[in-house]
Amino acid sequence: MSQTTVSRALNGFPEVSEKTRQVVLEAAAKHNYKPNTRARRLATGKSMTIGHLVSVSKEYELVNPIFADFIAGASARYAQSGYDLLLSLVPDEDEFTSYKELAARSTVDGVVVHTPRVDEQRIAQLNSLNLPFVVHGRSSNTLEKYNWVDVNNERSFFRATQLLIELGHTTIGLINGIAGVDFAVRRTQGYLRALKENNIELADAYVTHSEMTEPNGYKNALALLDLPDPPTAIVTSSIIMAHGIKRALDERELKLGRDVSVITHDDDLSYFRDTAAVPVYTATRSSVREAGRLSADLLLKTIADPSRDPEGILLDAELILGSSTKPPRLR
Amino acid sequence: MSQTTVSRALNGFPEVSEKTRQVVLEAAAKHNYKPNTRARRLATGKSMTIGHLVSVSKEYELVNPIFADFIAGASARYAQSGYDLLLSLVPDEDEFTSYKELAARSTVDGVVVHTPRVDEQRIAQLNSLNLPFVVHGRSSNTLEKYNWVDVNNERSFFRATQLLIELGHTTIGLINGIAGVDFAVRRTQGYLRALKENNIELADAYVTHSEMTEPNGYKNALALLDLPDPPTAIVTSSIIMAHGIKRALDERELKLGRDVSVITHDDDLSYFRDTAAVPVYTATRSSVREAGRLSADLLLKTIADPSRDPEGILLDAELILGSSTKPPRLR
DNA sequence: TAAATTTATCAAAGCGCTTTGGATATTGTC
DNA sequence: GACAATATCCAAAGCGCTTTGATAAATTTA
Repeated sequence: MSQTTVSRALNGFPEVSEKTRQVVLEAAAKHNYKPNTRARRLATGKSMTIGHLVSVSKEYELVNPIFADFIAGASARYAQSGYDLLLSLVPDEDEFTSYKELAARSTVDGVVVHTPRVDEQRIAQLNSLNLPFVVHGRSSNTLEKYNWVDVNNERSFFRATQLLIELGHTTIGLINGIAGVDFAVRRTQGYLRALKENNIELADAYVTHSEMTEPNGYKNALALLDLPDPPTAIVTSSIIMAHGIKRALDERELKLGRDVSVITHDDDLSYFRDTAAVPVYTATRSSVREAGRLSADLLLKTIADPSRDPEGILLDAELILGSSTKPPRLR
Repeated sequence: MSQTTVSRALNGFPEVSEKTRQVVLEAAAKHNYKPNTRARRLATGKSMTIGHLVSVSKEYELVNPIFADFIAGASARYAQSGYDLLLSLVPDEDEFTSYKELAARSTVDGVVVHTPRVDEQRIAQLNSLNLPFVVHGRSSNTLEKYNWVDVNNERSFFRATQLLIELGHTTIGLINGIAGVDFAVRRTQGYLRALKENNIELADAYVTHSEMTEPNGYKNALALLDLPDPPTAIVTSSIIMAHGIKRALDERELKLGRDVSVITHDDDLSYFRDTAAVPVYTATRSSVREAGRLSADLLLKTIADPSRDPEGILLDAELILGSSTKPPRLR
């Protein structure tokens, strides 16, 4: 039996009779024959691989824990379509070089861009490389067309802040992610818009930017509590920071909700799921795993049809009422 | 100029003169020429890829957050050696099928096995596949030879429990990872040995097993606190669970340290680093990122020399004194 | 029944590299 | 200056598949 027939039988082409296909399949199963990935990829000209380049800040050496869940969402889709997932952690300054190299070597058929900045260079660069990609998040200052999946950050944080104001809070802090990253900027914008619409003016010190770690949540919360007029409510960008904030409140013997209200963005991380009937935290919730799934779908569609017009998918975070928000205590 | 010369110049073979090598390198740089990955892999017979198959429990659908840091450690080493990292999240029951397929298709040159169980089937199976691998953790009930990198779990938890006993605690709970997973079993053994050596007998109810999430830490802590004779100290397997335990204590208006002592295992996760001069938690600490690095090194060595005898690397967790442990309060 | 289609199979080319086994040019030795 | 040794380069084979174009067999049509 010829190679051709075997190949066609295994790959489901119609030019082979059902009878011979069965024979081939049985023989393949019997000898545990699977076409060699490398040869197959060379012959087809496809790598059947999606690249996820996660930038690791040299300074902090930390890996954003939301990747685990994002990738869990994406990975399932890739597997369904026969794609592999290539994960590469690169020092952030090298990131574009890495894309260029992946493209030149054609190691991957597409990439997902994580954590875009407000003025993200990679988008234009990737467009010029002609490598299909999807951005998880958006980049405010670009005119490029590109695929993206994002949460409505501005609106979510506007609503969160608005809720606190409606409860009677007028001194509200924001403990945000690092400055310049697009989602953080949009969240600040939403927060500021709510303040402005309610004629509240607050000093810059009420907004902090840092990597979203527990220690930073703690540290920044202490800084806010040390202000001459400490906030009665805090909005934050991550449930991990929220835990740090909680620790700061404990240390000052302040009670979450009663003394200081907190609203957090909640990515619905699998190991931090706020599952109680009344959630612990009032939160703007949007599943990052779902975002992973959607990004994967969009990327696979783009790879299948490269002439496809770029698409943006905007997810709306739910505002979930928990027990961490109450009217401010009278002083 | 011939293909041969170019290939040799680019790959640093000595059969080419420095002069021509320069010419080739310049020309390559000028045209951004990089050898095609797929062709290269077919020609060399190596995939230059390491597979990490992370099993995702169907029931819980959760991704162990320590992977992010483990992989961060490993990834840097792979990159140095020119290897890619293939990440695949597979439903746990399919895991061996996945290895078999990777081997048959020779998609990867080696794999890392995560979260082995006490009686881990995959080890014998991988040995029979002749695919180089390293286990992150160990498997107690196997006679197979294999590469592994593990923390001294038994000893760490023995020491942690011993410390609590020395402080005067006699009723000590253990909030552990899921039953049957090797590290959890060893930790329970260490805990039980310390109790036994000090002639302390406790009912089975003082040990709980579950996925290491914040909600589970909370839930299991409440269960312990609801026992007729609630523990005055708790040992736990994860800093994420420790946060859940803390929440349970808050709810019962118990103070961490003063009312209930807690020792946690601390993987030194980058977003949960306990950096204070006096750490918040007394902990058995061992960097999972370092484990990732060591695993990668070991795997790369094994790939380079497959006849190499399997090696085990045992890391000793430090016992870090923090402020979450104090002598028990008098009742 | 012969010619025209359709179906089932195959031989060979090609994917873009690395590597083997020369061939040629250069240098060194007596 | 003749020969050996070495340095430099190259043509061609091969990696294990998919795919193209052709052929043979089976079926249909006239």
